[in-house]
Amino acid sequence: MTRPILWAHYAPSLFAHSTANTYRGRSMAAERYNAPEREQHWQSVWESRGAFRTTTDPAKPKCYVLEMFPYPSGRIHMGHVRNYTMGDVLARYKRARGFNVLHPMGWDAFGMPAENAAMERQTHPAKWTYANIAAMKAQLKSMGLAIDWTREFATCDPSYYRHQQRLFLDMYAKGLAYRRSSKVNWDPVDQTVLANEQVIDGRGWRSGALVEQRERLQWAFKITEFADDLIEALGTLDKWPEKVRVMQENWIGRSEGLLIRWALDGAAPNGATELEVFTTRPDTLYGASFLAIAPDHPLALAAAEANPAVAAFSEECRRMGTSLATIESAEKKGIDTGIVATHPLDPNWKLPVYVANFILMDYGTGAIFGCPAHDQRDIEFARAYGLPVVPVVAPTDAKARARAIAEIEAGTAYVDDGVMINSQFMDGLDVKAAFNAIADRLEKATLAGKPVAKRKINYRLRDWGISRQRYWGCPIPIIHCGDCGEVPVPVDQLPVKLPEDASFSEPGNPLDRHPTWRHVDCPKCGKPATRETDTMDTFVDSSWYFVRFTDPNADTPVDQAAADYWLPVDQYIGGIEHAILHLLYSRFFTRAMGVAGHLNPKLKEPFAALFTQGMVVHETYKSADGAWLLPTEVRFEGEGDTRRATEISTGKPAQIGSIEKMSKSKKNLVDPDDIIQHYGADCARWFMLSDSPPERDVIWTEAGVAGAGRFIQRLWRLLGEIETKAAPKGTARPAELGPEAMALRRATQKTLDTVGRNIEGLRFNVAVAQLYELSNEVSAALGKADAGLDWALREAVEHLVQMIGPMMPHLAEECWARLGYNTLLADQPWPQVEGALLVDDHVTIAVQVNGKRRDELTVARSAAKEEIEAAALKLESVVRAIEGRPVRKVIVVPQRIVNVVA
RNA sequence: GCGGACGUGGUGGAACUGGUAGACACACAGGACUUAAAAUCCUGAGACGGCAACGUCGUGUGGGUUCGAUUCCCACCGUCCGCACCA
Repeated sequence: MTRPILWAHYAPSLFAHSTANTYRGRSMAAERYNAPEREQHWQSVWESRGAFRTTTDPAKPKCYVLEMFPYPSGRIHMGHVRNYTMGDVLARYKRARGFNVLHPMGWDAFGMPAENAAMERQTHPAKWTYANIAAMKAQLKSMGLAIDWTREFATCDPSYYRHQQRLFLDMYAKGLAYRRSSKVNWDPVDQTVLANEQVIDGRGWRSGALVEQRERLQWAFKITEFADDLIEALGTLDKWPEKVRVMQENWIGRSEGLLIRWALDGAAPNGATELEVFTTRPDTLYGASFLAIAPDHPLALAAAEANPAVAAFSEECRRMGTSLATIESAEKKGIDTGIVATHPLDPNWKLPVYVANFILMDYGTGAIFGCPAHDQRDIEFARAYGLPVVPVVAPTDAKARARAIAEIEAGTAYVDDGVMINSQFMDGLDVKAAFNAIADRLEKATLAGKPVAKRKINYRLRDWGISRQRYWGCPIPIIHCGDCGEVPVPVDQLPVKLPEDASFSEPGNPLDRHPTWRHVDCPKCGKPATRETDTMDTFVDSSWYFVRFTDPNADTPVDQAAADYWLPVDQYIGGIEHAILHLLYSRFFTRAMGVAGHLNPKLKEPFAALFTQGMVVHETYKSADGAWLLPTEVRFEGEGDTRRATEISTGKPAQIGSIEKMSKSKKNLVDPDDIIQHYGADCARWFMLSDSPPERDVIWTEAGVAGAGRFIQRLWRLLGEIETKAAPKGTARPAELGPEAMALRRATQKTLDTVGRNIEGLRFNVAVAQLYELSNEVSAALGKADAGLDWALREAVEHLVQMIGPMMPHLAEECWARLGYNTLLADQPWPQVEGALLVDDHVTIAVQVNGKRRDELTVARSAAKEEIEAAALKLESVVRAIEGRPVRKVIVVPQRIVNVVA
C-alpha cells in the first residue's frame, strides 16, 4: 500500500552551518527533500535546545493547549496523529503569537487492559504499561510535537495517585465522597463487578456467565450536589460545541415536579401507611387511575413476601433487567398488589397499587401515579389491565379536542398543552396554571401531620460510583476498623501504594486475596483493621490531570500560583466519545477541588473552549472467503466503477467494502509508523489538516497522502528556484514596486491575515487551501519580471515558510535555514500583517440584471454609487439583457454588487 | 419515540454578518519534456445546447420572504449521531 519514495542521498546540513551559501550554486535539479532524515535532525535540535520547555511566568500572556491524553495501548493510531497534530498547530501558532504556551503530554495509565494482559501473558501490569508508554512516547516524538516533555507523567505512578488520594480524603472530609449501597453487575465466574458496557445481552463479556444484580457497598462522589450548577454553567461555555452542551444537559436531566404522598388503606403489608410518588404532571391528578411501583420498591418487596404471585412477577422483572428483552419487550406488564391507595383530593376515591415492569427504582421515588389519558406508557398499561381512562387535558379548539379524545379512545395518549377538563376546581386553567394550583393546594393539605406534597426538582443524574474491584487503579485511602468504622489514611502515610507482588492468575480482586496488604492497624485506635480494597474508576485519574500539568512536581496536589496562572485550559481537543462522562466528571472535579481547598473556587469551568475532532476512516477489504484484509494485503487496478482489488498473497479477487472507522477488527488500519518512515511526519500532519474540516471524519487514502508528499517536494523545489530569483536575505524594501510586485505583496499579506484567523478558528483545511494558493501565486510570479519583484518574492516565501511552520514544522525549519537564517523558526514571531495592503484600491464587483449575474465591473474602491450605476448601465451585456425594458430600479451595494431591475 | 447535526461537481470540500456558487485539493482528459516510463510543467473541465460568442438549468425536494437565498422562514425526503419505559 505505502509505496516508499526513493530518497535521493542528500547531504544533511548541520544546523549551525546551514546558511544560504550551503545551497547556492547547486544545480537547479535539486535533490528531493529527505523528510525522515531531516525530521530526526530537527527533533534533536529542538530537544537539545529545550525549545518547548515552558515556565510559569505571570508577566506573559498564557495559552494552555491540551489534547486528551492517551491510554498507553502500546501503539499510536491515526486518530492520535490527527488529534495531536491539531493541538500542535495551535500550540506552535500561539507561541509565534507571543503567548507563553503550555502544551503537555501524559498517560491515562490505569485500567483493565493492563490487568487483562497480566492474566494472559503473566506480565505485571506496571511492566506492561511502562513498556507501552516508552513505545508510544517514541512514536509521538517522531511526530515532532511542540510538547514540554519535562511535564510528562503517568496516572499509575504513585507520585501522581498519591495526590489523587489526598484529593479523595479532602473531598471525603467535605462530604463529597461517601459510601453507599448500590446495585452492581456481578459476574459470578470472574468474581468481579462489571461496568454496564461489559455486560452484553445479560452476560459477562469475558466469562459469558449470566450477570447478577447485587447490592454492594460502593464509594461514590456526590456529583448531584452540583447538578444545578453543572446545567446552569453550560450557558457560559460558548466555545463548546452546541451538541456537547445538549448531551450534557440531557444527561443531567433536570425536571421540575411534585412529590405527592398517598395514604394507603390499613391492609398494606408491613404496616405501610403511605406511598410517595414523583410526578411532573400533577395537573393531571384527576385523571389518575392507578399507582405503580418498581419491583425493587420497598413496598413491592413487602408485598412480595406476603404474596407469592407478586414475588414471582418481581423476580421475572429482575431477570429481564439488563438483557436484550428490555429492548424487545416494550410490552407493559404488571400485577395488582391488592394494596389500595386514597386519592389526595377525594377520600372516597380508591386506586389500586400495581407492581409494574416499566417503573425504575432509580428514578424519582420508584413510584408513580398513572394517568392513562396523558401518558403513552400509562395508557398501554391501563388498556392491558382494564383500568379507567379519563381525559383531563384537551385542546381549546373544538375540532382538535374531538380528535384528541378520539385518539385517546383509540389508545394514543394526548401529551400536548391544552386546558383542564373533568378536573373540578382546575377546569379551564391551562396546564401550567393547573400545575401551580394543585401544587399550592396539596402543599397546604396535610396527611399524618405533614404536607401532602412538596415541589421537587429531580435529576436523572445520579452520584458517581467510583468503586472498582480491580488491582490496576488508584487505591481508595480508607481503613475499615471494627470499632472506629471508616478511618481515612493519615495524609503523612500517603500514598497507599499498590502491592507489587499481586497474583493475576485467578479471577477476583488481587487486592482482596493478597496475603498481607489489606491488614493494617487502625490509625485511630491501633487495633487490627483492614484496608479498603476497591480502587478508583479510571475516570477519576483523568478528571484532574489537566490541573496537575500546571505543576507536575508540586508537593501538594496543586500549586495554587501555577494553577491560577494557567487555568482554565484555553483549548481542549479530543474525541466526541468523551462528550458526556469525562467532561462532566472534570467539570465536577473542578468544583469539588474548589470546595476542598485545592483550586480557586472562582474557577468553575476547566475547559474554556472545547473542540471535538472527527474520526479517521478508511475503506475495508475482504478476501474471497470473507476474512478482513489489511490495506497492505490488497492490490488495486482501474478507476471509478472499474476499480478492482486483488488479494496479493492468493491472486484472488478481493471485495472492496464500505468506509469505516479504522479498527483492529476490520483491519482497515494504516500504521502511523509506516507513514512517518516512508513520507515523514510533516506529510502525515499536512494530510490530516488538508481537505476535511477537522470536526468531520477524514478519509485516509493513499492518493491523499501522496498528494501531500508532492506538495512538500514542490515547496522544496520552489525554495531552490527562489535562490536565484529572490533578493538576498535582509535586503531593504526598494522604493519602487511595480504592479506585479504589489500584487504578490497583496496576496502575501492577505494570506497572512486569513491563515492566522483560520488557524485561530481551527479551520485548518481552509488555511491549508490558502497556503496552496499563495504557493501557486509564488510559482506564477517566478516567470515574471517587474520592479522590486525579487524583493516581493523573498517576502512571500519567507512568510510562506513561517505560515507552514505550525503545520509542517520540520520542513519549515529546513526551509528557514535554506533561506539563510541560523535561528530556529520555532522561535520566530508570527509576521505582522500590513493592514494597508489588505484593501486594494480597485474592486471587481458583479453586475446583475434581475438578480442574474451578467457581467463584472472593476471600479475604484471609493467609487460613488452614481458612478457605479452609470458604468453598469453602459455595459453591453447589461444593455442586451435589459432588452429595451425600462429600468425600474438599480441597487448598488458599494464594493459588493450592482443589481439592475428592469 | 425524543433531542441534535448534516445534505453543494466524478470525489474531499470552499463561500465574511443575504451579494460573482464550486476557491483549494484529489481523481480525470489533452499537451510539453523523455527512446520510453516515472517525476515535473502547461492546459481543460458543474450539467445541457452551441464551432464559438453565448444561452438555459444548477447548492436534497416543494413552497415563502427579498432587488438578490448554499445562507433566513415553513413543510417534506434522506443520511448520520446521541438518549431512550426518566413518571
